[in-house]
Amino acid sequence: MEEDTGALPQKEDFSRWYNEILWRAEIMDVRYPVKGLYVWYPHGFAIRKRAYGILRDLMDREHAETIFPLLIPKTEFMKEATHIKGFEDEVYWVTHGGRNELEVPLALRPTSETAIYPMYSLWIRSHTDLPLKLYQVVNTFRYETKHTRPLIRLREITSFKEAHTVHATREEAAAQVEVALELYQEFYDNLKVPVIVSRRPDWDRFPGADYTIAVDTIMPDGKTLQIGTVHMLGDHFSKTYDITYEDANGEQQYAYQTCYGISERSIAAIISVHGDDKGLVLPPEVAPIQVVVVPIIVGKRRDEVLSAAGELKEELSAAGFIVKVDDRDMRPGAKYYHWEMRGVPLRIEIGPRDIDANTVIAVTRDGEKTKLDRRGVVEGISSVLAGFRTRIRETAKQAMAGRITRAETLEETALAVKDGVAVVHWCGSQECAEKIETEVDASILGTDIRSDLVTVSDGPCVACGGRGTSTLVARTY
RNA sequence: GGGGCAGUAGGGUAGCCUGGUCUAUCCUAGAGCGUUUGGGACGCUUUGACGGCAGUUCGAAUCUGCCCUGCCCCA
Repeated sequence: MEEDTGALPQKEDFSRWYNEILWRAEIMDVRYPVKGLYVWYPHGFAIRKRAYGILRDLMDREHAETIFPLLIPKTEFMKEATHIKGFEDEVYWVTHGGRNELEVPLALRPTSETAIYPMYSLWIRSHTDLPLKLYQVVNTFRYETKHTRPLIRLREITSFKEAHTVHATREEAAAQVEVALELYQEFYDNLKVPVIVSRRPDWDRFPGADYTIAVDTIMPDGKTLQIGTVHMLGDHFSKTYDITYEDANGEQQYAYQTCYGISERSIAAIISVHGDDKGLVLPPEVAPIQVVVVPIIVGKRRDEVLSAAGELKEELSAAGFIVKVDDRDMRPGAKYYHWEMRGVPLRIEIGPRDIDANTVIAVTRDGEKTKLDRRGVVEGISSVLAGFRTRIRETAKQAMAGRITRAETLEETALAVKDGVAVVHWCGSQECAEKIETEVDASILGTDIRSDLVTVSDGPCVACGGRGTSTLVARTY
């Protein structure tokens, strides 16, 4: 009777599942009439708001938040040659103001280095101005020519959190890269999204960076999703934009920089990693509603049940939970399905039988049902939610572990990347990389792998047999 | 970048080839009223669409062209 119950496509059919859950769970409306631009439904936006609240709190520990302009003059944009090469094919240009053609065309930022660094050049004069660590959460535009996908490949990224730091020395900048990676891992730990960190191969660096270290997760179809990047910029940009400072000896020195970003792909990861056949599964940390109270209304005792639900809500709200009483005129079952689709971590049922027994029924989104004593509800719910948190983290981690496979040969690699990530030995040469990529129909993700699910080692390169080190190979989004 | 398929009410479809009674249909769509409520209630009433622009024609959801949007496959 599935067709009559409004079920989602099975999650195994990931592409269909993903497209459908976006509107069924009210995350995004994809019907906006411009390719690659989508509209956040309030529920999706509320999840985003909570997730970015966590991210902001992390960043605020040692960064200051700011906002730079959306438009970048072509004259600034074109200064850094490598950077331009990386982006020139996907920049939107504003060429007119009203009916007049602009003397200097303006780029819609695809990322903000070229907007921020000319200002950094003005702001930084002395070593006492350093380190400088700023971030902003903004929209950015990229004229994507490949297949666009909501939250994953967008022409307008609406939630780009980008940080830009400036340091006196290369060592300090390199240390900042590590700090950023730790912040990002902490962020994803809060979301209960397991990640693998690795260093991108040279040809996959951020345009203008010395090196790029990326954070990836593995989607249910086995493809990886890059959900965070950290770039060591060295002194490339400081030389281009003349970001110099006077050191303690009175000498002018070029500064060293890093930048790092996270986008709404983080939301795609939450949805995809935790969701199931019934809909979203949200960690309490990001759930816009953490507890939904469903009053079981039976004719005569209607008012009694409703007021008991109201009192429960008051008590839980006072304890810090985000609670909603669903008193709509619907069957309880319909409400259960409704909130399950939207990912609410915990449902409380309260009806006449519970009132008489002085209990409530608590059901977590992953299906654990507990009868709680009405008197210690706050403690009861806290512990039920703690269990839920641990389980979804562990479930997600196990799922990821199951999709990482060691491979010794190209054949094994080709097989492994069909439903996950292969860990192979690779010698580091571009020639072998191309061979691997074409033969297994996947990409080299990176080396210097950091993950407690992967043991790094040396061994013969899968392509040439030469000396190689552990490398991730996967199909990617 | 190349190829294919598609777009009809909030969602899902039929109709299109063969232009005309087409007022199409279904729903976990909306509105209203009533009875209901411990896993997707029921009855009655009702609302609502042919992706856009141009063309062919007496007449276009249907034919032609271009565009937009979406999905799938290949590089």
